[in-house]
Amino acid sequence: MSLRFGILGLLSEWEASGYDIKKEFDDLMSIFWHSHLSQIYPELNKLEKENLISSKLIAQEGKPDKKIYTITENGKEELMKWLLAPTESPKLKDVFLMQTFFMDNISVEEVVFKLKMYKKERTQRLDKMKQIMIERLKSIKERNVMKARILMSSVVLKRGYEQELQYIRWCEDTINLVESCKFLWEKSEGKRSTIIPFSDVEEMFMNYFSDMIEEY
Amino acid sequence: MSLRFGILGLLSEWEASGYDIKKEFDDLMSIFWHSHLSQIYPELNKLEKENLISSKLIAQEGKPDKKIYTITENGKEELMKWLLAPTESPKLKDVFLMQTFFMDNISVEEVVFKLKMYKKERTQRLDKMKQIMIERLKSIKERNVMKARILMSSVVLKRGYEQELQYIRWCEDTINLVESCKFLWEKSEGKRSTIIPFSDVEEMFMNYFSDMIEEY
DNA sequence: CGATCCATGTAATCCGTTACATGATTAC
DNA sequence: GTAATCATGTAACGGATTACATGGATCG
Repeated sequence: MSLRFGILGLLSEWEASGYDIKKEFDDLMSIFWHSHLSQIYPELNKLEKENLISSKLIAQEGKPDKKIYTITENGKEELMKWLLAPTESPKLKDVFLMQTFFMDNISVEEVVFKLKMYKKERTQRLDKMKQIMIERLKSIKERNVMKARILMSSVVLKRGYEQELQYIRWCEDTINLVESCKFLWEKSEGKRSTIIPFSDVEEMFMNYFSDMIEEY
Repeated sequence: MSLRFGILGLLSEWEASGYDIKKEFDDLMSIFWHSHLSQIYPELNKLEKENLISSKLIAQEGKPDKKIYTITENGKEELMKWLLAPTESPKLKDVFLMQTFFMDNISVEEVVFKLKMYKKERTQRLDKMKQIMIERLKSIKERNVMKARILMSSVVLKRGYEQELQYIRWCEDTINLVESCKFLWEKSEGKRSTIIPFSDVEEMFMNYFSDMIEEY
């Protein structure tokens, strides 16, 4: 239900083809959404039937023809209605966190390895975003222009950046905690994992969670 | 493709019914996944057909009968294979960030209102997680036990908490930035929004993004 | 000469959500 | 008496992913 508004939002600024829209989704917008061409094209056709966008066919030399879409007044109204509607409470899906939750089932070495790998993955995303931001800033400064759309896309970029940075820090902290709690993965009685008194790990445990439970 | 592993992961620790599993998904696990009973029940049947779990029917007094599922050796292997497999790069979906991206289409007052509302929403989630953590800690201390599963579920809880906290802080920072850049939403020439020289907002802009572009 | 880019789509499948269906017990 | 809890499902629909299909231009 959100893809259509992603498309309408984009077309509220520029006119574009399905192919162009896909590129935007793969670029900056990948921070909050993603979609395949095979979903974008049918959605564009639906939006046109509903009179929220209109199209014109452009012939090109040396390249296939393209269909350029423009938002209609109806479309702008729909977009604004959606922007003003209360946002549904977010339902997160994070496969890595799910894996982490169940990592008592693999060895400590493997846990640490997985955390390091994932940290790497996230670091690459961070670097990419930093790069995008630096280029944006350069271009903004050179052209010396600022407007609401640029501001809002930049604050979204910042949120994406922060998210990556914090995930990386969490990976680091968690690697440290897991390594200092290694012995929890030792198997006693053949198959079952160790259960030890909390007091043995209390200090490092409380240290890891200190900012979460300050006053407690 | 992840729901089945969420179920297998749960059953690697306790045996449970579909109804029990749903409750776990609604509780702590809601940080990284969610699912409906109408999806859980068919998935359980599929998993049983594939010999990854087995069931026994338990008759109860005053309550409907229930089917208790247990993980099989096959199931444990599948779970471990999944835990060790490289994690697919995360594809985020965040409707609120999408809305934010396009908020040049509504008035500043409405932008600030939306940000405040969303901050409230996230604050409620934060409080809930804090509560869960405090109760966990109390129970861990009282029973004086620690094991790998408890550790890993706690680190996941911390990630969830941090995520909420940081989102809230971003909302606050963004409200301030938007309010100090109000004039960008003023319409000039009837319909188009204002374009102003970047130098007019450079200081507050750079301040908001300072941690993202330190050395630049 | 193979890969990637440009450009638009259809079909099959899978995953997820909402609605429908049933029915006893318990708490307010 | 009305809502919530316990307990298990099916059916319909909608959204998202993967596979299939086409074909010229350009780059290495």
